[in-house]
Formats: sequence, structure tokens, C-alpha cells
Amino acid sequence: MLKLNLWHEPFMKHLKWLNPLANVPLSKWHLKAEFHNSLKPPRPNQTLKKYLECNNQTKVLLYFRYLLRERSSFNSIDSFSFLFALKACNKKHSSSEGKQLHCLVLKFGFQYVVQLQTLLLKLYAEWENLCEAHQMFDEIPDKNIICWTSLISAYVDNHKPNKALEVFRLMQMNNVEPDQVTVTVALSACADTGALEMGERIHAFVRSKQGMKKDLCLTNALINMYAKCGDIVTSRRLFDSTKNKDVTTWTSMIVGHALHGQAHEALQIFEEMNTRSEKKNLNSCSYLVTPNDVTFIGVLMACSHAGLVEKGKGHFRSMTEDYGIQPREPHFGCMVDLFCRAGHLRDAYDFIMQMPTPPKAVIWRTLLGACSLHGELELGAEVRHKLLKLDPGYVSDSVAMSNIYADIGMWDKKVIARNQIKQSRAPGCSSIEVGSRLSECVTTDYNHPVKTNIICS
DNA sequence: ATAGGGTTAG
Repeated sequence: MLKLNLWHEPFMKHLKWLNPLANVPLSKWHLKAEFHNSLKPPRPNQTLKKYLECNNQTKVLLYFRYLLRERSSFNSIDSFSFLFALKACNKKHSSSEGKQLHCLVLKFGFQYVVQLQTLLLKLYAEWENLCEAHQMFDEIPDKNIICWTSLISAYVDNHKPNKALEVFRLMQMNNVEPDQVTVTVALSACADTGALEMGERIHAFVRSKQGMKKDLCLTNALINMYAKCGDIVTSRRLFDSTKNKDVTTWTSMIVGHALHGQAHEALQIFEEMNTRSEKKNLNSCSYLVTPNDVTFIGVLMACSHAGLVEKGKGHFRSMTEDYGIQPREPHFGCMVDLFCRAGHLRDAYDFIMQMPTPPKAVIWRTLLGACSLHGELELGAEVRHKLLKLDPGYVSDSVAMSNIYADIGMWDKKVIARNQIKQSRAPGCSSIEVGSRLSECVTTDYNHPVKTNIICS
């Protein structure tokens, strides 16, 4: 076994090793004793796995560090140990620990273990480092379907759906056949860009493929894709024909109707979902579907798009009181939107002031937009004042404010506001896309019509 | 024993 002093080599030097000891209410000697005991049957990977299953990320990392430092356990570190340790770094704030583990993966010579490479790809994507993620992919010698799917997923998760579809196409050109997981991710990319034709091609491909397992995730992705791409009728038809709907199925349909301004349908589905769960309590456990926080975003969106202020307020209250769901930023955003669209600007202002966490600029911006729409000078000026403190360089706020002045005939004030914009901003430009990038690569292969069917558009 | 998926305001 090679001898490495992991902590004094030059390229580890600039990486300060994690100090999560501060977060743990035990002294390091207590931990050492505890780890010694857990080693007695010396199966360190089982211990790492156990800590991971308990969701105790800090302990995973501490224990991994302990393994590194103890002469007796050092030799038992293998690629599985790294896998468990890396899984503990999945959150954005754990990226520094994760990068250090990546260094160690290289030192230990595990850099070509495909499972570790794929996991690192995913982790870099979670840390919003797409360059590194893509590089991890490039370094995999034998890219299998899981590697490809991870890369596509990385782009979807980082709001680059066009790039995701490009990789999806490239994958097929490399003769890798998509499976049900790949198409689920690709459908999500279609939904994000509104690529209905591509989505339909994928749907046709799924239907034509006997071997493909059409599971609930895939069906949900289809329902979402059709709704986001404007085909609400097909979306609803699929929804109605889905037998064992889960919370995502219901939520996708509620959001779909809400986006199409069909508040009545959205709320009706929400009612049905709740009725079902009551029935279920009386009968069997198999149909219980409880709404989650995302479901309520859909419900509030529906209310706000249809001007149902009282209904929206009722659902917002019921969310915490009946379902024990704490509202997050988007829920507050929906409520502000609800008041603003209905023209209840004062209510919107009061609501924002009562929020438990300080509102972000976008929240105030919603209200400023509404003030501009309704020519509310006094409130608008106050909101503008708050925005100047939060996000002073945002030009649209100046535009909105100058429009308020124009609206009530204060032309001198408007000119001043407009001139400030002129000084601060380079002129913008617009562009439109003619045709689709994907259509540049039409690869109709009549010998393998099914295989190439979904590549091109 | 190890790697990939669906719903989220403006």
C-alpha cells in the first residue's frame, strides 16, 4: 500500500479540510471513542452507509476523515467509501467538502470508477458548476445510458433545456438508445422550452417501444410536457386515463390548468384529490394522496389568475392550519400576485410587510408593476424607495416609476426619471430564432426509422 | 454493496 501524507502535499494545501466539528455537540475525543467502537467489527463502509441513511451528513464526513487519519482503517477505504462520503455532499453548501473528496478520489486512483464519475457529474451540477460537470462526463471512457442521462439532467436542472436536448440528440447519434429515465428527463426539457413537436416525437417513441417501462414518473412528465407546451386537452386526457395518480400527477395537472387560466378546472381537481383522500381514510390505504407545498403553489396560481382573492386567502390559511405546510417564498409571491392582479394594492403591501422573512426584490417589483398599472403614485414611490435599497441598478424599476409619473401627467418628473435610465444603460437589442437549431441536423435513416425518429424535429 | 428521472410565483 502506498504511503500518502494526505494533509501535507502541496495540492491539498490550499484546500482547508472541513471543520464540521463545530456543528457537533460532542468533543472530538468522544467521537473518536464512538468511532473506535463502531470499528470493532471492522466494516467501515457499513458505518458510513448507516450514517448516510440517518441523513447525518456531518457524521459521514467526520467518520470518513477519521478513516483517513487512523492507520488501522486507512487501508479499508475503497471506492464504496468514497461513494458514501460524496453522497453526503449533495447540498450546495457542501461543495468545498465535495471538491476535497474529489481530490482524494484522484489520489487514491479511483478516477475511472464509473459510478464515482457519474456521481461527481451530478454533484458538480448540483453545485451549479456545469463546466466541471461536463468535463466529468467527457472523462468517462465508456459512457453508458446512466452517464448520458445524468448529463442531460444536469442541464435541465440548471435551466439549460436547449443544451439538454442537444445532448439528448447527440446521445442517439452515438447509438445509445434512450430508456424510460432518459425520456423522462428529455420531456422535462421539452416542457421548459415549449418544444411540443419534440415532446410528441418522444411520446410516439415511448409508445412504439415495447420494452420500455412506462412508469408514473414518465407519465407525469408527459402530462407536464403537454400542459407546458400548450396542449392542455391532451394533457388532461392523459391525466384522466392515469390510474394510480400520485401527488405529482395531481399537482402537474393543477398547475397546468392554472397556467391556462382555467381556475375552475384546477380547483375542481384539487377538491377531487381531497375527497379521494377522505374516502381512502374510510376504506383502504392505497389511494391516499395528500397535497404538498407545490400543490398549493398551483392552487394559489389558479386563484390569482382568476381573481379569486377570497378563495386564495382561504387556501393559503388552510395550507398551514389544515395541512401543516409552512409557506415558502413562492407561496408569498403567489399571494402578492393574487392581491396585485385584483388591484388590492394596499392589501398586497400589508401582506408583504407581515412576511416572516425579509422579502426579496422580486416581491416588491410585483407590487411596483401593479402600482404602475393602476397609476398609484404614493404607494409606488414608497415601493420604489425600498427597491432602490435592495437592488438599485434594476432599470425596469425606473421605467415603471417613470410610467407612473406619465400616467398622472407629471411630465417633468417623468423626463428626469427617463434621463437617469439613459445615463445608466447600454441600449438593448432583440433577436428571434428562425427555425429550430435541431432542424439543422435531420438524420432520417430509413433503415432504422424508429431509432432516428426522435432525433430530429 | 456502488451511478440517472416527474410537480414550484413574478
